Amino acid sequence: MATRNGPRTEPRTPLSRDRVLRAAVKVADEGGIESLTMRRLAEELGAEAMSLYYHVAKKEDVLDGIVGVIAGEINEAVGRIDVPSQGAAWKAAVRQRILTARQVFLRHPWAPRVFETRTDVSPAVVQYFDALIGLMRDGGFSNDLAHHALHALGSRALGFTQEMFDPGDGTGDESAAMLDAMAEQLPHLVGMLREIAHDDPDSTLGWCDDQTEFEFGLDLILDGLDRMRETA
Amino acid sequence: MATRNGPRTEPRTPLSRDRVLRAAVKVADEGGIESLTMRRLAEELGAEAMSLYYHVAKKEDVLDGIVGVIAGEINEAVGRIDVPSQGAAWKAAVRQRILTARQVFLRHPWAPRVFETRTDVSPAVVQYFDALIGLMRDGGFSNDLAHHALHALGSRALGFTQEMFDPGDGTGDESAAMLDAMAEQLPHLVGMLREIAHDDPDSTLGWCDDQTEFEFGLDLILDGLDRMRETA
DNA sequence: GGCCCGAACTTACCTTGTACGATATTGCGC
DNA sequence: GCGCAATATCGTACAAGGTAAGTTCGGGCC
Repeated sequence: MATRNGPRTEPRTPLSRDRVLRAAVKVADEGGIESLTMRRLAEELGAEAMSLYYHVAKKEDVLDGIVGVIAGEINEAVGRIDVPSQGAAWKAAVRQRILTARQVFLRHPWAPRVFETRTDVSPAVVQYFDALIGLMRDGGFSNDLAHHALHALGSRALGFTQEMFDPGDGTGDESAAMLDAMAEQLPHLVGMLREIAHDDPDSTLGWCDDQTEFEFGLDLILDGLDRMRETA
Repeated sequence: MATRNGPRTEPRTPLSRDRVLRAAVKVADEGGIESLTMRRLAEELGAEAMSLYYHVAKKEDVLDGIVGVIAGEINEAVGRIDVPSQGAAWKAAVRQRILTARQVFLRHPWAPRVFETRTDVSPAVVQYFDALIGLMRDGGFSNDLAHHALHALGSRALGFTQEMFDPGDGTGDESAAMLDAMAEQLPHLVGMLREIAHDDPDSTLGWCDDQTEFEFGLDLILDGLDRMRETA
C-alpha cells in the first residue's frame, strides 16, 4: 500500500537523537523558534512526527537537547582559545571567552530565549561554567567571590543579555514627531534619546543588545570584580 | 434554555479590559503562567472564552496587558518613595527604587518570563525608566552615561535577573555523593560548591536569584557607574 | 521458515487559540 | 414604558500542535 516514501526506495539515513536535535537547530535557525513544531521537525528529517518520539521523550526534551547542542558549539569555540589567565590576566581571558561564546548566540538569535526557559542545566553548560570558574581562580578569586561573580554576570556569562528597554530603533522617520508628543510625559527619556542620536543601528541580538552595550556592561562588571580581587 | 448562569440571576459585573487583565494576573499568581488560557481566564470571570475577545484583541494582548498591570503596581510602589537623589545620593535612590520594584516581582514569580517575551514596551514600563533616568541625571550622569547604564542594568533595572546557573539547591541529601562523582569532570565547580556550603536556601525568584546575590550584582554595577560619574 | 524486536508509521484524541455569526443586554430618545 | 441601535456575550466550530496507543516493516537469530 505504498506509504508516503515507498517501501523500496533508497534506505534513508536512520534517525537518532543527535540527528533530531541538529535538525531542530536548523529549523529554528531558518524559521525562528516558534516555527519549531514536531511536525515541522519531522518534515525536515523526512519522517513522521511520531517517529521522533522514539528518540526524544517529548518536546521539552528537544528544547533541552538544543541547549546542549548550542552549548557544545560554544565549548568547541572557546576550547580553541589559549591565552594566559594567571593573576591580572584573568580579566582578558574571561572577557575573550565570553565574547567568543557570544558569537555563537549571534548565529542563533533565538537561542537566548530557549536557554532562559530551561529549568535544568545541561552538562555542556555546566562544563562551560566550570572552565569560567577556573579562569577566575587563576586570577586569585576566592570560591566565594567566584560564586558571586557568576550570579552577577548572570546570562552575560554565556554571552547574551535580555534588554528590557528598546528605544524602538529610533531611526528618524516619524519618531521625531512622536518624541515631541511624549516630551512632557517622559522628559528625561526623551531628552536622553534626543541626545544620543542612536548612531549605531547595527548588530542587534534580541532587543537592542548591540555589541558596544554588551561590552560596556561586561567591562563594568569585570572591572568591579577585578577591584574586589585585588583588595581581598 | 437556561444558560450556565441563568438569564435572570444576579446581574454579574460586566467585563472590561481592566477586569480581564487583573483576572489574568490572578490566574497566573495562582496557577503559574502556563495555566493562563483563555478558557481558564473566562472561567475565572464567570464568562465564556470568546467573550474576552470583545475586550482584548488576542492572547498576546492579554500578556501585554499583564505587563502593564505589573508595571503599574511597580510604579505605584516606587511612587511612594521620597528620598533625595541629588549628587552622590543618586545611588541610594536608584538602589531603593530597584529593590522596591523587585518586591513586586517577588509577589509574581512568573512575571519575569512574561516581561522578557514582550517585544513592544508598555507605557508604564517606559514611565518607570523615565523616572530612573531622572534619578541618574540628578546624580550628574550625562545622557550618554545614563543610556549605557540602562543597558548595563538590563532587566536588573526592573528588579529581576535571569540566572543561567542553578547549583541545584545543593541541600545535603544525595548531592554530596553526586559532587564526588563529578569532581574530576568539573573540578572548579565542585570545589566552589563544596566550599560555599550554600548557606542561604531561602527567597528565590526564578532560578537561584536570591536577594543577596541580586544586591551584590546590583551594587557592583552601581558602584562602577558611580565611579564613572565622578571621573566624568 | 518462524520469531523477536527495534524503528518508523498511522490514527486519533485532547488542548488551546480564535473566526464567525447568533443572541442577549443596555442605553436612550420618544 | 417602548422600540431600536449600539454594546456585550455566547455557541459552534475549526485549525494547529503535542502526544498516546496500536500497527507495520525489516533484519538478525534459532
